[in-house]
Amino acid sequence: MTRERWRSSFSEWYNEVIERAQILDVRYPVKGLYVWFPYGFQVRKHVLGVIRRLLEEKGHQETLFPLLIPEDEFAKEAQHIKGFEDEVYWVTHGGLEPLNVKLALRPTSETAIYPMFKVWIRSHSDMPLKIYQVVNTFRYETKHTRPLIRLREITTFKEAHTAHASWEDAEGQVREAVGIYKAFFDALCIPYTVSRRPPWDKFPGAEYTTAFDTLFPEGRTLQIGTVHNLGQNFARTFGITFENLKGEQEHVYQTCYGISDRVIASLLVVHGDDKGLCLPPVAAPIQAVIIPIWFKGKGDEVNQEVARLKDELAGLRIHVDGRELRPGNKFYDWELKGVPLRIEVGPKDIAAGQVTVVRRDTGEKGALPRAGIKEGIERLLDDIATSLRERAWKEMESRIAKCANLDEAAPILKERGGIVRVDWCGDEACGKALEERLDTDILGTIEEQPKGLCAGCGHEAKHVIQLARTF
RNA sequence: GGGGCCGUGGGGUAGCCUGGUCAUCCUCGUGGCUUCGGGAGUCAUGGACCCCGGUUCAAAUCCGGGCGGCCCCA
Repeated sequence: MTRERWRSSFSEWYNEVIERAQILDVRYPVKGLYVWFPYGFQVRKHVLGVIRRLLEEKGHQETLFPLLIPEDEFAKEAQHIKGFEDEVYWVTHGGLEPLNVKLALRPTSETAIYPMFKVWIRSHSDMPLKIYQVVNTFRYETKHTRPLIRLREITTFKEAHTAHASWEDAEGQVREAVGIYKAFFDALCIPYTVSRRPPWDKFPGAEYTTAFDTLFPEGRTLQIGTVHNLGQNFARTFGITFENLKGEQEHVYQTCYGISDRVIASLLVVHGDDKGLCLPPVAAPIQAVIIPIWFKGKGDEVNQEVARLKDELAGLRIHVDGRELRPGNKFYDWELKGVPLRIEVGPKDIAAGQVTVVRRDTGEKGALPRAGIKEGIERLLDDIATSLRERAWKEMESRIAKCANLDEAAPILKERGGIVRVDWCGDEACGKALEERLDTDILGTIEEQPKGLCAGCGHEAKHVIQLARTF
């Protein structure tokens, strides 16, 4: 499978595929807002199915909070509002009447949820409290908007919010959340790196932020998930207290973590090629498409066989393409849409007691015996998922480099892109100077121990950081 | 934050500089005949100048603004 255009003309590839594969209609007449096509919406549904299952296995309960947040609640946390004030949409009128209290369209829901936490939480036995919701959020982006990547309406924001009786419990929750997200991205076969964001880039109001990034073909990274330890910051602001074991009132310890439409963008991008999408079976609206090959006088025979086959494959997401088109036309169509497996049924297959199968990821064509067909298809789908995961990880890892100094790092970041790791002292001024000099971003620190001196200033290094140009 | 380019049937485009015929071509939709193991052929038919204002006898074309899209630099 060739990846020429995918690699060298990413923007073009992305815009074209997202529309032609029927993921989003980009023609909606407001900047930064897009329409989900039914096919794209199915992908979204399956992706959400995975994260819902993972969260609920770990005791998270789904809720739904209002879209509108009154200005006084929104403005309570100083850091938080400062981080968002430039990009909030405000509802200022009800009909023709100006509102007494303006209402913000949530850019995220902390300030909608935490006033209710104050009411809900009374004692240590109310905790841990672990909820999540999947909602749309709004941000007035002034820069370039891009479907699924930089939106004014984020249509898919899964945010989880938890409250705990101790700092240690909140730390444990952060570890659990990181584990959930790893399992989530693994299920979607999306490679990732985990960094602790530098203090100047953490979530406004958080103690610290741990973030997941993946790598796009043109060499920039995309943030696809974040986990924040909020400490007691919001609890103090919103007065969320509980009675602890000693009978005293204490502020709760909170975490929150989110993923968005960007996960779906990565899903489409990291597995794509010049023919279009290649969806991992877990997220594919159609896991295998059956193409009947009609020959003169054999149409009925083929149709009957296809119907029997579909019945036997019940439980898998199967689509029979019965359109009056040439088979080749259908092949191209389903390849564009990323269906992981194609099954062809023609007179020769029927005579031989088999079906012809073609993998989307490799283009490899083969035959499966008609007997035990369901197990055969399931095994193939598993193979496809495994090889997609391996290919994507290999692609990303081949573009991660460790550099001893900035002279080494600069040309790599400039020409090839990708992720560069260097040792760093931990000083903010040094970090920002480093970002400036390389025209890049510090993704954050990783768990590895530094071996040399700081690449920025030559002082003793305390961390290893990852650098990349970001979306 | 700064600069540039663009908007024509559902999609992609020509025409715009130099205003004037039924607005070009490809794709697509619909109905028919024929065909089907990698984008078939054929006949018929359908569909467009982003919005508002200005200049003019006359605007897709020139001017101003709005909305929308794309690219580059910091």
